[in-house]
Parts: sequence; C-alpha cells; structure tokens
Amino acid sequence: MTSALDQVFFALADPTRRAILTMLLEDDMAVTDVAEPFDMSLAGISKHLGILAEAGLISRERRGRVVWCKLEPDALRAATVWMQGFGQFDPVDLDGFERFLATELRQEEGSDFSEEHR
Amino acid sequence: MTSALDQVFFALADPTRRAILTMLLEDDMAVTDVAEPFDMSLAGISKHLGILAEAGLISRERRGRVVWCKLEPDALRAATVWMQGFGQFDPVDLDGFERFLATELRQEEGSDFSEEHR
DNA sequence: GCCATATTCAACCGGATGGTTGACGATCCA
DNA sequence: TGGATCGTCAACCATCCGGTTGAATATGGC
Repeated sequence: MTSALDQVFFALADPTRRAILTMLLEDDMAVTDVAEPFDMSLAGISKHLGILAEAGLISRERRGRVVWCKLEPDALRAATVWMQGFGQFDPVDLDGFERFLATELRQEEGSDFSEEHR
Repeated sequence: MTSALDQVFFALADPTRRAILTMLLEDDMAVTDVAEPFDMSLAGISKHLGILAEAGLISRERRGRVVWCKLEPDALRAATVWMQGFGQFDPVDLDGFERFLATELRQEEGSDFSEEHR
C-alpha cells in the first residue's frame, strides 16, 4: 500500500516532473505542448504526466483529441502540512519562491529543458 | 547532477525514512534505537540513514561506539519554499500536523512500524 | 471513408532501489 | 588481551524506474 504522501513526494523527486508542474503554474496545457521543451519522447512525457496525475498533482481532461493538463495544487497540502511539522518556515514568501525557481531552472535547463535531467 | 531538491523529495518519498524523521523529531537517537521499531536489518536502516544524511535531513555524529542521529530540519526549507509557490497554505498549523501525523502513523504501523512498508 | 493529428499502450532495456546476509572495523569493559 | 556491542561495507538479488520504439486508439477535417 503506497500512501498519498509516498506518491506526492515520489512525484516531486524528479526534475522533469517538477518542471512540468512549474509550467502548468502558468496555464493549462495540452500534452504535446507540455512535451515540447523537453528532449524526450512524447510517450516519456505521457508517463510522467501519468505519475503526476496518479499523485493527484494534475488532472487531465480530454477535449476533442487534445488532452488538457491542469495543475491541482491542493494535492500538495498534505505534504506541506507534514513538512511544516518539522519547523517554522516563512509563510508564503513569493519573492523567495521566484528567486528559488530561477536558480532551479538555471540548474536544470541547458538553453531550454533539453539536456541532462539525470 | 542530482539537485538538492531531488535528494530531499526522494528521501521523503519512503515511508520508513519519513517515520525515522518523525522519531527524531522527539529527540536525537542512536542508530540501534532508530532501528528497533522496524522489522528490518540494521544494515537496511543504516542505508536509509545514509540517504537521509546525504539529503542533509539528518546529521550523524559518532560518540564512543554509538552514532547519534540528529534531525536537521533546515534541509526542508528549500523544498517548502518550492512547494509554497503552488498555493497559499495555512501557515504553520501544528494541530493539523498532529492530526495528520496520527493518521499517517496509523496507516504505516502495524502495532509498531514492523509490517508492510512497501 | 480516409488521412493526419494527439495521445496512450505494450514490450523492452539498462541502471537504480530496497532489502538481505556475512565479514569487517571501532570501541568499551572486564 | 579478549569478548561483546555498535555500526558500516560489500556483494548479491528481485523489483521498480525512466527512458526508448512501434503499434494501437481516438478524434477532427476534407
């Protein structure tokens, strides 16, 4: 039996999947568009999306022949609560987040997301 | 190159490792005592501790023949900040944490931590 | 109906994970 | 010195992960 926490943390442990979540923060996206920046087969991305969906972090809705992916940030709540038990952290420091995202992206990108995710 | 975020989330994705962190919330512990509640070899636990230490979530200090494990909650900061970018969550709700911990432990324990972690 | 587009499924592969056991290195104590 | 305790290391094993390719399944447009 894998708990919800297992699935969420596991999903977050992969840089490609975190990058996808970050992209979805901007707006809902079609699978093909999600895949575009990555140097990976569409099937590969589809698997990652499956894992994110399984963890509840995104939802997928087919509209026509396009499957739209939508961020479901509520799935992070349990994990956040769990982590908060380990210390008082600055509540919602969005500037800090921006800075952090910037460095993470710089780390994980080549020119785009295309190289060395492992 | 595995980023710090990779390592932290990966470390948190395992219920045994989360249980260890929860135990260390109470107090520093010797490796043998950490291992005691689990139905797993000492070497197995030692590996988990290695992963937690690698992620910076705990530190280990040998004093005499005993190795003491200490929680290092600061390692969670980056991960927390990252997650906070995805939504406003209740700032530091310790009651919620207690409730959550309770259910998690109920889920993961048999009578103690001894059965079915996978 | 037919072809192109969008996405997933299935099989496969190398490498990583989570666990084991057994030997080894340290340290304490009598 | 010798024995017991504490912990890690090394080798091994089954399973899982992240990726691939190629076929299969919708759906839309002409």
